[in-house]
Amino acid sequence: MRLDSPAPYNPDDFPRVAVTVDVVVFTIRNDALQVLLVERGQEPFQGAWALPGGFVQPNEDLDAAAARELLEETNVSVGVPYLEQLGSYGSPGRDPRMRVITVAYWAACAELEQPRGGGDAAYSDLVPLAKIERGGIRLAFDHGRIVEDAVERLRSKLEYTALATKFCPPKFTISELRRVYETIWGTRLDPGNFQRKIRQNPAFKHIPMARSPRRLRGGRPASLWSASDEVRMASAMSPPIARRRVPRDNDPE
Amino acid sequence: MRLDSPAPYNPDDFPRVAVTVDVVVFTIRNDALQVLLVERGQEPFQGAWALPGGFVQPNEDLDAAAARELLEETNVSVGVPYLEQLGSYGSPGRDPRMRVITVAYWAACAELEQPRGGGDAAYSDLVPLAKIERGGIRLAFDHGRIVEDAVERLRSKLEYTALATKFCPPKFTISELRRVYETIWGTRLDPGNFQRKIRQNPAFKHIPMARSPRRLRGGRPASLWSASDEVRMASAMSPPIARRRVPRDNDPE
DNA sequence: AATAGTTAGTGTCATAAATACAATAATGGA
DNA sequence: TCCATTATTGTATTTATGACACTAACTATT
Repeated sequence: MRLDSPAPYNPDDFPRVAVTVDVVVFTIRNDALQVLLVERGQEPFQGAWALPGGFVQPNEDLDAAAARELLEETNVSVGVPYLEQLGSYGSPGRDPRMRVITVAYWAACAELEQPRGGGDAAYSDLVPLAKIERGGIRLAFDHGRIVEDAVERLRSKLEYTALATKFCPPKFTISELRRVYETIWGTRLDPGNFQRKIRQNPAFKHIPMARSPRRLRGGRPASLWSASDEVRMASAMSPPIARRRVPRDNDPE
Repeated sequence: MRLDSPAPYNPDDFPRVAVTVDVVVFTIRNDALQVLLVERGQEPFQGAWALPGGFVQPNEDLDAAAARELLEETNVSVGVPYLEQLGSYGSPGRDPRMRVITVAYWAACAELEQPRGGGDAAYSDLVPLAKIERGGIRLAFDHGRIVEDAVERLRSKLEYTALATKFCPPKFTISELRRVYETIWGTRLDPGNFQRKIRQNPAFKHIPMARSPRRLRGGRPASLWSASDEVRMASAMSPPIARRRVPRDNDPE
């Protein structure tokens, strides 16, 4: 059956399909990349973790549905999250109940309040990505695959966009930004070279005089930076930041 | 309504949605990037051009549906086309008849037979992308936007993958490959430097002794190359090929 | 043939970037 | 005060790029 066969005004002519959106919400907490998950209250996959998501409403844009799910689930406190469509997943058997095609999104948030049990009697929590990658988490449906794909997209998008700033407060130090890269890539970057790359990139704006109040164990106070608005929308960063392990320090930890 | 609300076994509980796939099929013909379009036989958008596509069948994977549409429409003669999901488009008003969410794909094909009028009384043809970008083509639904997005993805994917080989026959000369880049980017690349980049990339394999039979106006015969299988699947090319206009030659044509 | 024209492929040099890492600056804490 | 720690700047080495001259191998023309 095709779009250009006789005018299809009767919805019953079409294969019965449900369309949902699911969102992979990333944030950094305790120096680890974390994903927001909800615990399923009933079958199928009762007790398993799943991505927050739900049906696309009749007059709702896909992006709007994803933004709604993100908002419902997070109570974002700092900054405007970055939200991007990842792709659609629709294997016939992915939901045992019926044909469900999901449009997956992913989001990058600066800081999330500790999730509370959601309104749906569903318990939601931040889970370290490392735990998921280690296989320590049972994910419902094909959500494991979706998370994998989202992480890969996030990691590569760090290279050529200023997306990393989305994990930082509006004003941040260059070291804080570097730690975002290090956390998400699992690498160590040379502080001096990273500093230079950021400073020479016109997308980042130095805030004169300002010094960061966040100092852990002493050290010279860092100056504060902000990203221009275009950059916060994940515009291109050129040249990209190379994503590779620094050999000098073989992560002896 | 949410996935984890009371068990949704009754399909009538859900918003009524139709899901289609549409495919942006790219090929190069007459030294121009072309897109395969079909002419719509009835309202809405009767007489306008549209992307080939159709409904996802009840037990069909999304990728399979896209591959089916591609095959139905093209009769590919040379090589295995590259097919990738682009994203989903689902604005409530995009189809005036009902809520239709489409999962868009794009494909890169080496050589296409001249399309004939399809089985659906729909006439299909290759249309130069330049004509579309110039606004010389009226595209149905939001297909103009989808083509735009697909072209952008194609252009940037040329930079960091060996996707360009998908527009070439299995054995190709380096110049043929270069002309793919030049055609799709609308730039001119330095033949010497391009040659070196390809030669130093282990993804490309020199076919010893072989000489290209395709020689236009004389000139030293070129040796033939092939891309390793992994590369034909669009694996990473590092370092990427820089995408910029060569200033030396201001395209005086 | 000799020659002109064309495309393939190599060599070279100047410039720009990235990398490793040394050195200096500015703080907190013992 | 001295030491540990983090921020920032400096620098030498390596690597990649871009421009372009040059050689190689062919076709077509005279």
